[in-house]
Amino acid sequence: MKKTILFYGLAMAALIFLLKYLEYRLFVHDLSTEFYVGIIAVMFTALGIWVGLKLTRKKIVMVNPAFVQDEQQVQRLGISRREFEVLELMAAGLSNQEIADKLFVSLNTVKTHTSNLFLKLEASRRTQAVQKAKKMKLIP
Amino acid sequence: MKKTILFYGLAMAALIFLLKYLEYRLFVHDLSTEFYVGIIAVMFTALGIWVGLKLTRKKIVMVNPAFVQDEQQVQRLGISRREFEVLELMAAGLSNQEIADKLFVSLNTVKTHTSNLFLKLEASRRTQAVQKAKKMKLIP
DNA sequence: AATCAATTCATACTTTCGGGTGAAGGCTTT
DNA sequence: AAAGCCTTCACCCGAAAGTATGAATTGATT
Repeated sequence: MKKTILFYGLAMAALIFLLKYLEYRLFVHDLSTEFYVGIIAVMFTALGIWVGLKLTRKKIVMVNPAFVQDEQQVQRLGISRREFEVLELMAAGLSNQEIADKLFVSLNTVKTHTSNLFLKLEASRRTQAVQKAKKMKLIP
Repeated sequence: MKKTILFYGLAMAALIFLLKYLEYRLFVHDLSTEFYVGIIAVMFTALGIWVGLKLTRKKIVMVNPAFVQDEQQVQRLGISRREFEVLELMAAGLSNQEIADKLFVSLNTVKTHTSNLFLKLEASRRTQAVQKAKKMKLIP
């Protein structure tokens, strides 16, 4: 930051020097006002661009890449709507009974869904199923 | 992009108009050259800054934030070295028996570790423990 | 040396999971 | 209407997971 200010100061000094020089030439050699103005405009535009870049150069923001569900994967694996709901709750750490309560279905129904999920995800444990589902971008 | 160019063009037109106006004032009211130059300099610096910002505005790079383990959390929860190993393997979807084989200890030992983990993570199931551990930045 | 935490293991018991099978009702497609 | 999928549910059984309690060993700390 200190360097930036120093550079800016030096650049300003150089510019003012240039301006004075041009001003001197203007009266001595009768350069046209348009030309003089043009030079100034170009110089200060360049200066502005430089400052603008300085201001935003290092703003590489760390952004969590938004999760995008791979819909195609879900379809490819033939995972149904209900099965997916169960998968989500499973990933949230709920037990089959809790899932059953949350979805207003019986424990047996949830078991059926989980069994089907394990087949489709080629898993044999819920932890594994969740881990695979995350790797496949099915869930965040 | 087209909009940017259009805006730039319009801004330029407005500036030239302003310049001509100022030029007119210069000769009519005898404004000092320094003042005139100053106005131009400020305007074009502003223009340059604006252009510079435009050029770099959208460089928000999507970077996967590297995982940094929250060592303090691990200590705060009083999770021991061995328990942490078990936690990692658990998160990888391994069963207690598989963890036992991998660490060359008995199944009962793994059960002890998992039980302690559940207490420390305030979980009652391995899926829940894994989910919480991830949220707490204990594991990736 | 005594203490403490960590690690290891055991036994016993309860709960949850997962696998297998079957089946009924609803909805869509052919 | 028949076939096919989804959803729902049931029952059984064995395996895995989780709970509780106790205990031996080791390494570090005091």
